[in-house]
Amino acid sequence: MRTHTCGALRLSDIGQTVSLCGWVARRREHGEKLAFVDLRDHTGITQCVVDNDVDVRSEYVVRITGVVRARPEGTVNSALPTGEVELGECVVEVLRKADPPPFPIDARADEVDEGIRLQHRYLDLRRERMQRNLRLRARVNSAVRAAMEEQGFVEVETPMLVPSTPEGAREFLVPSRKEPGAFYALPQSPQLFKQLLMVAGVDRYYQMARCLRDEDLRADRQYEFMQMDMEMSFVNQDDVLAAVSHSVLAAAEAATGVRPPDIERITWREAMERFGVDKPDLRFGMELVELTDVFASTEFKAFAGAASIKAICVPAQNTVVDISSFGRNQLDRLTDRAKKIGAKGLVWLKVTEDGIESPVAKFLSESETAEILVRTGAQAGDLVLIVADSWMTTCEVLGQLRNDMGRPPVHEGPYRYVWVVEFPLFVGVSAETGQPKPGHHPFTTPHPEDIDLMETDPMAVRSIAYDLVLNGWELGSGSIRIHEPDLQRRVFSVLGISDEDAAKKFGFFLNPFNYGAPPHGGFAFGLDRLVAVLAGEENIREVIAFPKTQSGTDPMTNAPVAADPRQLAELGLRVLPAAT
RNA sequence: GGUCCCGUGGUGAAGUCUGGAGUUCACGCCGGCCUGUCAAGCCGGAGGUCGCGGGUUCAAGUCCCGUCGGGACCGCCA
Repeated sequence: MRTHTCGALRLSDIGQTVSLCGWVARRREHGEKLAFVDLRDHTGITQCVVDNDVDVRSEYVVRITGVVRARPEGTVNSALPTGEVELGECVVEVLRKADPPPFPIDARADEVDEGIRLQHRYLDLRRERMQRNLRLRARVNSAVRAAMEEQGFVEVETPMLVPSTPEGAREFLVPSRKEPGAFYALPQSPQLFKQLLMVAGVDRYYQMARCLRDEDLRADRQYEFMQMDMEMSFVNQDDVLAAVSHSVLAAAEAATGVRPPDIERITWREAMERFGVDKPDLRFGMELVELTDVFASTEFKAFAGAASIKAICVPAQNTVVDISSFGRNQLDRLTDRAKKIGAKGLVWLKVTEDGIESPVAKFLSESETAEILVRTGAQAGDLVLIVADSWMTTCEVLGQLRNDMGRPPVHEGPYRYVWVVEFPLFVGVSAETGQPKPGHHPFTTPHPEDIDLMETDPMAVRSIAYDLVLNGWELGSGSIRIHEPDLQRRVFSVLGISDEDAAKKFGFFLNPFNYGAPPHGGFAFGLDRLVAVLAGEENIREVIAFPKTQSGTDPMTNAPVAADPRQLAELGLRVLPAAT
């Protein structure tokens, strides 16, 4: 039907008779004998000069046949790649009339209520921004696949109907028709299957895997999302990181045209010390500054005896917040924020030309104040925020404030990838059992140097678990798995899981290991998040063709909908009346 | 489960604090004019359950309570 796309024509095509197909983006009428019709498809826009009276309106689908000609002098549109030419002597065929769209099919729809965009997603996706995102995503997918294949990974598909597993995220359940009362679960990840593929000798597995988790939605979380899931045998951590890095960097290059440098690596401990979070955004400074020793023998009661005292310096030159406008009100609000995050309080110091201004200034000795300024490097106009608490709380509170005060928008600044390694094996304590909880999952290998601490000081044990972080977004995580039963038993023991419990909960998964499990490890990263950052989008919904709203509905299809009673009967289900 | 923000012709906003006739602006839509525009221009017109329900009041878009929808976040996401 068409000889060219709407973004294709250039001066070199002048004289050709061509046919274009697309949607009417805009029509500028100058009386019956002259109208400019901007024809749009996913490649761009071409101006067509129509000199007969044809009724074409916004979003009509048309085929226009005409002759490519140079635009008259002074009428070139430098904003369009096709702006030096136009289509003349146009014959217009209306392929399909269209109602006026509920919102403009251009950049103005960025301002339209997202519910309305989702209700008419097929129109929203017609827009240049969304087409760009869809196509960027496709390039990333393709590059990731190619990079994995190139490294000898074999794509294996795993089932969507799986048994429910005891640990982890809440699952979506699917009732069994043949066995009323029994349910499948939709996979929150292919974790078990990919490890069994290692037992099966697949050696290097990958999959673009759809994962489903029935947890509350966020800007970076949907019920269903895609992971590049991989697992490999006879490897150590370096092998896994290298394989994933290769894939992620190839994806980044495909998306942006620039191959990022090798991905740097920091330990979890260092990430917490310097940035106060386990997913640090390396695009900006404001790192946490150690002050504990400065106050070793302080008179200031709030600092005396604190396990950890740290500070961040918010520079006056700061694109995110304007410190100079900070009055008492904003500073009080910062303190409230710190308390909400878990600090007992927050000490602030405004640095001025002739010293400092702070409610606690009179409690600090001259040498203490001087040392604060030296260590933080604070200059006049800067704001210093200090927290004194347990090491963890101090880091976390300042890390959050650092992000609040300094984190640039996602589309700004360079891409800063970082591997965070040596995550703690255990994190926190289970409210039910009083035992430590697994940091990653219960099959993660403890760090060899720390294995002997497992029974005596479990919370100090590091693991061979790692996260990949990009500009403060957690892209994914992985670990070297335990393949050896004695070690697995020791970890279970710390978790408070007896041999009997383990057999009951994980038997179907662990018994196969007895037939010969190779040492193995793997990783999975979220495609949606990677694509969102590469696309400069704050929200993964912008890179998903048909996403759900925060409450888990789809305004276009109205999903979820009540089930037909006959369907329920067939499944042996009855819906309880809503509790009142 | 919780905190906060938003809901006003098809779209985006102002009006809400401080109650007084559905008032205003821009885009879109319909009609007319218009031969070089390009998010064309000019003239005219249509289009509303101010999310929904209840309350206070002589009077509610505006105040109060509830509810629904959208968004950001906490919890949750091994």
